[in-house]
Amino acid sequence: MRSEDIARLAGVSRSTVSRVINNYPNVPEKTRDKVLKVIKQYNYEPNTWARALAGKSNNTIGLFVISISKTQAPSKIYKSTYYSSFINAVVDAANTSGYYVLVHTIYCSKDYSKINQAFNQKRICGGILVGNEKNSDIIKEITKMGCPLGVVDYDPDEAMNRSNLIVVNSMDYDGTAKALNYLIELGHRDIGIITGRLGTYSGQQRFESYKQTLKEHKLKINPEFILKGEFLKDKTYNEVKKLIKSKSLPTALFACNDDMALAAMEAFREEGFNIPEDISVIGFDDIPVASQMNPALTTVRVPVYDMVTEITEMLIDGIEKGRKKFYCKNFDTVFKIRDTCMKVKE
Amino acid sequence: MRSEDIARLAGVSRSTVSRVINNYPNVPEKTRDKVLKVIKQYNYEPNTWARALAGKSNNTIGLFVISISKTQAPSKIYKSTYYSSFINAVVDAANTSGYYVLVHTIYCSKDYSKINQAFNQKRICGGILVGNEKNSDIIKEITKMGCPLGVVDYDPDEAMNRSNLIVVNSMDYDGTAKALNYLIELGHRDIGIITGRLGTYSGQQRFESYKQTLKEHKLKINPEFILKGEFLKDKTYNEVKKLIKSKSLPTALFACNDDMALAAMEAFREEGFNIPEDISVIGFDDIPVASQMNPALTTVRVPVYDMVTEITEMLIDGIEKGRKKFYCKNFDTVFKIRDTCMKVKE
DNA sequence: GTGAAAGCGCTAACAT
DNA sequence: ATGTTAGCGCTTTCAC
Repeated sequence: MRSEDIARLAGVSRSTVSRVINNYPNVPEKTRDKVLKVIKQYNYEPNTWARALAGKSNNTIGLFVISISKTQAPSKIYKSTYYSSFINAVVDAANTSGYYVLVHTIYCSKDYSKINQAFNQKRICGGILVGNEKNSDIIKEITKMGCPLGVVDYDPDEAMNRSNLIVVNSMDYDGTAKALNYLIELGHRDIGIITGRLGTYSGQQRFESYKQTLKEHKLKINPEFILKGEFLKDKTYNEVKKLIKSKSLPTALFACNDDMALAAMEAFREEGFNIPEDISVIGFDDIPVASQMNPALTTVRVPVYDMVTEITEMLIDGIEKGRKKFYCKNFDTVFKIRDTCMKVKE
Repeated sequence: MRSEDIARLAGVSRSTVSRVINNYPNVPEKTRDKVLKVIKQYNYEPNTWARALAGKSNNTIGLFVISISKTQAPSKIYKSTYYSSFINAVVDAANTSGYYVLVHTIYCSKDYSKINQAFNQKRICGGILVGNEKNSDIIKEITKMGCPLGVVDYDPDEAMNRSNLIVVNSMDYDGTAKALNYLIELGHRDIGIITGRLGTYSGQQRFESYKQTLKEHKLKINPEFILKGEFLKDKTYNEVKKLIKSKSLPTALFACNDDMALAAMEAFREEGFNIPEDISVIGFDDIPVASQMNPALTTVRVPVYDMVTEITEMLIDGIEKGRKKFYCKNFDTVFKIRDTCMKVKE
């Protein structure tokens, strides 16, 4: 079934059918109804490829989920609870605006080319990146080509007012400080950290804030208490096991995401530690399961769904309006006190 | 940059460029290299729409995640841990075969039309459904149109050897029986169930197996111990709270998925119950967090990743080979004994 | 082995 | 208000 068939059946020309489909004003009610009736009757849908080729938007955006680890085998994104709400939010927001979402996974530097490809093949008219590494040039490259891009978690200084770029961040520096101040109030002096991927903006911000906040409180930073978790469960599990075997332990551990906090708690439990009695733990993100576990995880809530909805809507709106201006928005975090922290024992 | 530009730069015609791109044999090594060099140099990618319009496949499949609840507000899929690995597996398997994945969410019956649309608009050349409800006619409709479809969790009897259809199931009846037999061996006589969506094949199988297994062991089924969870956390949480307020409790509870098991445990904990001392709980699926929680969840492992990889590969292979024959595969479950069950107290 | 030309299904500028 | 026509960028048949 093609527009020509509809035209014949409705007794009009293809142009008129096209006008009806695209809601052009200069077609009388009567003709419109006649055409719409036939379209409906035959369940006709215009061929997206042909429309796109003839100059229409294809109403498709690409979602690129980046999960690169230098030390681990490709870590499938489903192992990360964070990405799940991410994909969902993008799809929902896009669908609401009549857009489609092409999802890609990026597991190594070479995979970055998928982004260029999707744009060059004209599959998508906009893209959203999550998990981007600082040192990749991809954002510069894509935006220079004039392709609209939304990035979650990206250094505003690097973004440099670049056109075609939309950035959305959570206020991680502040969120981390809230968490650490809480631990310090509870009397903790030996506070460890499980860092995320330091190549990401959030990973770096959370680490910076950790160092700065401890410094402000004149607390020493013990290099042995800095574990590299890369936002990954497996990596964290191993690092924590190593820590436990070492000579001294912190009284509290700040994990740069909930997945790592969970992995750490699992490792501690296996070695006979009780949480929070033996060690306090704080996470970051507030993934759905954080409030359900036992003990419920004290964490810093990041409004992922809101952030992603915002970026998706802004991206699509920008595409439709041809707006190219740089846009950046920061979302506040909420510190959620639950059951994994305790006053330090004297 | 279009194929014509490449042609000019390489000093050949568009036809030859096309031949090179599509790996046609009748072009000499020398010409091929010349053209490839220019393509590489300019980072040229053929326009997907134009190729598709000219008769090539667009290498895109649709993934339709269905999550319909009769009683709840649209329950975002990210709240369900199950779907996360699902999307990931489809994307990975598809990408490996050079395919793209368009993700859709379906929250109400009306949304089913998205599937027809995606096919009719020629956006996709195959589709994968998860979470399908028995009573929808969508599978019949789509396959009749000649569109290749993969469905996870679908009654083989309803599938009826339909062509263009691929079905992949886990052996839920058997898995449920394993779990219940274990509880019965532990001495449990009053075993409750939190059912899933009964409109799904898995939801129904798990419930059937529950009824049948108890019957075989001559255990009575207490209607008060049958909670309707619809695979949803919120629903389950409320139902369990209601159960706790009622006069009698089972000694064990079999939840038809892990999400519901978690929600149930949370509800019990809030009311002062200890697990497994006060009540035993078993889940289904073995989501990543199941082994990490405290106590670690005893559950029935479903090889989601393998199932989904299989269906994606079969679908794509079928599309490429033009194979239309019905295909169905069942995956075995593994019963994972962990820490949420205990011998019943005398 | 290679090029010319038709055609995929649609939109949009132009003509009426 | 509606129809005619020329592309959009590619593949593919046909001719050389």
